[in-house]
Amino acid sequence: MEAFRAFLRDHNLPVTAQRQAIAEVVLESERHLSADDVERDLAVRGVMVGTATVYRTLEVLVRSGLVVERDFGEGFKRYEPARDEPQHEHLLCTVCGNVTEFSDERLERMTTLVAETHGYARQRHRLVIFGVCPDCQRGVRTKKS
Amino acid sequence: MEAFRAFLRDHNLPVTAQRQAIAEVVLESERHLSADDVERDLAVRGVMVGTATVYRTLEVLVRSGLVVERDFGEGFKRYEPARDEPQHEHLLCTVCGNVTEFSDERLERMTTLVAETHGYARQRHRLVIFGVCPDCQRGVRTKKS
DNA sequence: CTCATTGCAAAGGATTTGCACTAAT
DNA sequence: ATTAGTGCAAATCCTTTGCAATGAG
Repeated sequence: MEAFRAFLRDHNLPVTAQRQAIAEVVLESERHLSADDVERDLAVRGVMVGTATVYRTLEVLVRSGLVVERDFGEGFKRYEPARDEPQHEHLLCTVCGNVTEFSDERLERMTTLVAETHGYARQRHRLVIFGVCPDCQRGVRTKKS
Repeated sequence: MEAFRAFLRDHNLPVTAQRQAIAEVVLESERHLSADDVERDLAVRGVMVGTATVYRTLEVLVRSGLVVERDFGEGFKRYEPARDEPQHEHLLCTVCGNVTEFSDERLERMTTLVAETHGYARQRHRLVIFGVCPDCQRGVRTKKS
């Protein structure tokens, strides 16, 4: 939050109410939000921000390094605050769409090795495990978040 | 190819020229084609098929189990013939978009274990390693495929 | 003949862009 | 004052759908 204001100032970018509201929503969220989730969350808080502004600000947040963009192949992107953990993977519930994180250092090594083997200069990797979360297995949650 | 015709007959689906042409392109390809690639490849062969038909036929091919749908987070889906190899991962060149396959049985076990640890009923996983392929490192290929 | 497929164009969902207007510095 | 940000609507990209015309069985 404060870090974002600092980033904006350092880059001579105007610190607007919209930008701060969007940053607040994303940075304080525990979840992996879609652009639409962000806009809706803002609306709930009584703050109306244009869709274009949401997208544009998410882009700035990503550039600032404070937020990470994810694509789980759902047809839209999700955003999560960049926490300290350098690298982590995701478990995606195919029923309710909830996301759980985990990390495994072996993956880092394994993927680097595989890339080298094929002559690739590795940049990054993405692992998503699809399954049904505990709640949905009990038939609790039915749909969406 | 013949297997696809058999699938269509078994399911009382008309064996049309378009379906056969599309199946031929995808099943004989060594690459991971987008719907657009398929349509373009057909055009090159002098066969004009409507976009909707391409998508609809790809869906049938996927249902038949002869083709697998992939999403590498590029904003569109790719299709590859389902070869014998039960499970394999992908290396995607971020410069030219080319895809290289590899497999590692450890991943299967690792992901199942991780899912269990978090109470998830594992269904499948997806791993993509992004990097720069050998050709692009040498500055050969410049863009797209 | 009968019903599914085809093609085109319109519709859709997510995201981007052009542009007049407003606000930050 | 300047310059960048904002909102709205139009535009894009990939994919899907409605519907009349067409073709397979």
